[in-house]
Amino acid sequence: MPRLVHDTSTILDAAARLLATGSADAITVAGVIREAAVSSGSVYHRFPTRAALLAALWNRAVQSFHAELYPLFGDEPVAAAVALGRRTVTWCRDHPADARVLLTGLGSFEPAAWPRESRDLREADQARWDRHIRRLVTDLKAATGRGTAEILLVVVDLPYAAVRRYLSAGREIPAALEDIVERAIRSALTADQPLRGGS
Amino acid sequence: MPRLVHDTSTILDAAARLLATGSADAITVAGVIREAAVSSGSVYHRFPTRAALLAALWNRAVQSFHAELYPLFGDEPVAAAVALGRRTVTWCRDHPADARVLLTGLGSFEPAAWPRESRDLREADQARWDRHIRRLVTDLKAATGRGTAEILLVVVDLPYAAVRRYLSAGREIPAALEDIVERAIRSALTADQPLRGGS
DNA sequence: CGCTCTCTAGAGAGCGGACTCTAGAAGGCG
DNA sequence: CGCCTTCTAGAGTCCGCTCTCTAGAGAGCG
Repeated sequence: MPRLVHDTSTILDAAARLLATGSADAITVAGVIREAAVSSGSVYHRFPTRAALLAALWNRAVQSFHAELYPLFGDEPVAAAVALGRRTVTWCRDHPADARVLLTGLGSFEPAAWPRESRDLREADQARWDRHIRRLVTDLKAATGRGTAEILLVVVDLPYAAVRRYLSAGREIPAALEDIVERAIRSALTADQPLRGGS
Repeated sequence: MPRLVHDTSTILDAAARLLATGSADAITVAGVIREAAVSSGSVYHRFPTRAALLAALWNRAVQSFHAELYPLFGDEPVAAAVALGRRTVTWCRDHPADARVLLTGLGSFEPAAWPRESRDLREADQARWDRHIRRLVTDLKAATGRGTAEILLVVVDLPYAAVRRYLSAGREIPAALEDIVERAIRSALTADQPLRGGS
């Protein structure tokens, strides 16, 4: 076995750096080759296709993110929701490149062209994640009386929204953002504000 | 003067339709030509450049959106925040193609390559919008004691987040979403939840 | 009816990017 | 030391996209 001169993560890191300078179409194979100072042979040995490279970038980011959050699902539901929100913010601050990948959205990564392997990996991740989220939503419904759409908005979408403003502008995520997100989640889940037209 | 066979909005509508099928790089001039059933001469007669076309698409969407919201800034600040959130949701439901343009984000539209004219137009819009938002934030700080980051999150980013989930999946925006957004905004701005470590 | 001016049509040049192909470097193993 | 297998190198092909260019269609106007 000959030396593995370049690490695969080197290539993905270069791709993530390109993403930071623009949108997903800034990730060209030619660009990655330049940015990572690697030959096209090396890239195509690992990734048969640009779509396969994008898939690896996406899956790596998702796995890093989910691995960080899975341990937090155990608590009492409102506490879990708060912890998830806080940790989402923290993870984004600590992994801005991966965070940008996720905030760019799967749709930009040509999922239709992914090799089966990548697609299967993603679907397995997604199924596991969905199970956790669904259970949390169920528990939160019982604990707070909110509906599904409202819970998803507050628990899932709100932390992403908090962070998107800073990541897409390339600015630092403020230190106070975890507290702000916590307060928003907590008050939205527990405050006594009737919906229009009744409780 | 000869007949204006194609309307400019026909071309922009075709571009918006392409955006709906993928990310912003799905908007190619060649693709717009096919989608709108128009000759390349017609397109390049109006838009000297792909970037100019993207600029027109962006500016049209922004102007439609802002025109809808400007009248709502007059009220008492919390009421204005709620009204803005509700109307944002409604506008997105009524204009899903334009909404996708905005949610895709300016960064995907190559603003660096825009012709000066488009850039000036955008900057004027943006300045006017920022003035309105800044005044609202100031008033909300006084009325609620929240900080800038928190207000922006709840008033600006939260309604976008509420809508993004549905638009990016191509699903209908639920009829109840306005009420959900209203409740989230209201409770986040008025609930008595201390920030960690004080207040 | 011809002249002009605006707009349309569509062929094709030029370019950049995805991907292929061949030559070869380097470790393991007899 | 030779051979196999894995990985690297980089030139070259092909394709699609942006943009250009020329020919011409159709309205207004004298």
